Amino acid sequence: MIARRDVFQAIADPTRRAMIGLLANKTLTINEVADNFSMSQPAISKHMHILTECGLVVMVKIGREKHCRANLKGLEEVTRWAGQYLVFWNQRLDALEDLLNADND
Amino acid sequence: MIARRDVFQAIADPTRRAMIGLLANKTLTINEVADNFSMSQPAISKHMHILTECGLVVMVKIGREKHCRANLKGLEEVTRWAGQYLVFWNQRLDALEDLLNADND
DNA sequence: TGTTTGCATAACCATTCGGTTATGAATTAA
DNA sequence: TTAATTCATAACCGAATGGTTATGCAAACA
Repeated sequence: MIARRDVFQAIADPTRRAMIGLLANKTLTINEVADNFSMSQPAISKHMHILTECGLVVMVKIGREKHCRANLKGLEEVTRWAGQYLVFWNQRLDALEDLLNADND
Repeated sequence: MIARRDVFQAIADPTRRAMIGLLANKTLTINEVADNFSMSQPAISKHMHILTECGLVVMVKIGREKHCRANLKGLEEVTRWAGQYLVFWNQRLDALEDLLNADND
């Protein structure tokens, strides 16, 4: 599965983040997804297409319906990237706290 | 500190992610940041401005120099958002694995 | 004091983005 | 077989994005 789209760019849009939230624990058709947003069906289709391009959503065509489910393993890249800096950052905060505590002793 | 810019949108650009990597453990001036990229100084300034708008970078003016340091606490929002789904996702994978193991018994 | 340095701002440009309406193809229902 | 449903695609639009060059201002240096 080759991600033709940067996952960071895919989740930059709040509508697409909401779509991921919707599909996290259930499979919905395109129309069912669209019911949750106040925008046209083609706009929904475009957003969903972008989510499939980076692998966060997988679509299975059944008859004339397209069933969409999330494939959230791709979010690991995001947590890994942000997480490394966050760990580092909290260590620095811890070090500062230690320093302050040492001063109090 | 009010974030006037969505942090997800700020980190969508790979150049800005690289800038965060640069500034994670050291303070650099705008020019020192610019030395690490092959684009014009105004382009660098714009990117850095966007990073300050969402609070991921703080700048202190000293004389004619502008010293930039990262403030990575804002990445918590990212890890929290992606993390919730990832935990959920791994639980589903674990459940699947348990199911497969049960079949093998 | 004149000149260089560090950075921002303005003006511009091409491309992408996020939306729309109109339409068409395929599948299902009547 | 005709009509309705599901979705994609095309064409279009305004605004935002990511870059450029030119320029100006303030601070530091000679």
